Amino acid sequence: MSPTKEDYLKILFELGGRTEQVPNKEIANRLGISPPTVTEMMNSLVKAGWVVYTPYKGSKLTPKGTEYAKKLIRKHRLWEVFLVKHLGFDINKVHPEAELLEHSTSTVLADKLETYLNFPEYCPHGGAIPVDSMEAQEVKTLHLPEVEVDTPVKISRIVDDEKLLQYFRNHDLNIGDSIIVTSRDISLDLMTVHHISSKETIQISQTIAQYLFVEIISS
Amino acid sequence: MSPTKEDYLKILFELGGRTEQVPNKEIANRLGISPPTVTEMMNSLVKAGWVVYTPYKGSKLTPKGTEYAKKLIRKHRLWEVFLVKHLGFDINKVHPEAELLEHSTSTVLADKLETYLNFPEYCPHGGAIPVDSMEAQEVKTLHLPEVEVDTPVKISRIVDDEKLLQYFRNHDLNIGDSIIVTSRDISLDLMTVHHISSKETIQISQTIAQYLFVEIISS
DNA sequence: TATAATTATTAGGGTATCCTAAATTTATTA
DNA sequence: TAATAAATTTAGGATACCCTAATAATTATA
Ligand SMILES: [Mn+2]
Ligand SMILES: [Mn+2]
Ligand SMILES: [Mn+2]
Ligand SMILES: [Mn+2]
Repeated sequence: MSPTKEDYLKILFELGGRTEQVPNKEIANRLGISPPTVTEMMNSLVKAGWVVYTPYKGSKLTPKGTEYAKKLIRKHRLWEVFLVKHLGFDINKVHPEAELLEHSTSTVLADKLETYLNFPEYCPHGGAIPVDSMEAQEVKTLHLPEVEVDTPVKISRIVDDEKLLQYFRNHDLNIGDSIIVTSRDISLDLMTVHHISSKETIQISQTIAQYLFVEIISS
Repeated sequence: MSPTKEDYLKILFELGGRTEQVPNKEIANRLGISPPTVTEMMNSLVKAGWVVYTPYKGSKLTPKGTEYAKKLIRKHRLWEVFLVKHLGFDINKVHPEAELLEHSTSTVLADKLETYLNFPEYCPHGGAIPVDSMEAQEVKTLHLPEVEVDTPVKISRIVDDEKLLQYFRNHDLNIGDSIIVTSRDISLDLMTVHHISSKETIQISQTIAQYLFVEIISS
């Protein structure tokens, strides 16, 4: 498998290709390539048994493709943990590094790295690290805009993109923080959040808040 | 730069391309590809300023090509140190892993890794790790067959190839060991070595012994 | 339901890597 | 030095990935 094909499988997984048909356009957008290239690649991935593709509709991962994608995500996130916890990388900077390393990582290496890191369950952005032969079990999380007003929640995951991470950091919203949504204005795409420990009041875009996952604090 | 081109530069460096013209055949052999492919690639590397190529004679690295190759060797060897010292890999198994990782390593990552490893000077096979803006300073070593009989020497480096490493390990010759060449039979391509600490007498091929580097023990 | 907008596929190319077979050049050696 | 052997290059192809322009299918909208 080439790094290129591996990235296609991973993106497909991230866009919900385990259960739903992912349209070519989304893949093209995410990878920054042209739609015809996606069509071509899908045919190639179908031939190798990684995906099921319905022309004009989109593609889904086969069980084999799903397994492969999970292994890649595991490698990616293990490297992120290493880069942040051992090498001192900034959380916002590890993604592109892991995006490359994941393709140069044998199973043996991933296993040893996992042991070395003491079997971490989450990457620095809060994404669950899939465990071999087990379903990737993300903790039951909600997208921030789905949370009821006045319900205390804890930020458990931020979609791993440098710009998004910077946006949330600029608004003092980091993984582990406890917050409460105090109000929401759908027409203005704005929501107001109360940061519990700092007592700050923060206003963020509701559209962007989709990329913030939270879990309800059971207290 | 693609991983493919990077490997060409590195091989060129390893085959002495800093100072001498390396024939295409040697590169083809080492990379396991056909000679026409090498010719083609050399033209491409010349166009980009990495090598100087004389048709029918061979190629040399330009200063720019030499610098690039050294950076790759640095990354390769830093990873080997990490794999052996932190992840517990067998010395014989790290080369192929590092051969991939080296191409997915940014300068920032290499620098942080180097710091984390506490600025190691040698890889697990005894190869010197080039320090930025400094000549890679291999300790003054000799190939084992060049050593005078009855001179105590210490094994400082083994050319990094799984089969060679296995061969030397099978003969109980490891990095750091002190040995004495007791006799040499050129016609039979055989040399006899006395292993100081184990007191064993070892017989090895002189041709293969070329890949073993030793330094004279100044005692 | 016709028309427009969106999405996807086809057609036709381009570059990077690799290959085999044939022709050429260089090195060896009788 | 002439013939032979070895190394290299040229010719002609193949596959993987990507692209733009044109065409076709699907979806949204009036
Ligand atoms: Mn990431
Ligand atoms: Mn990637
Ligand atoms: Mn190595
Ligand atoms: Mn390599």
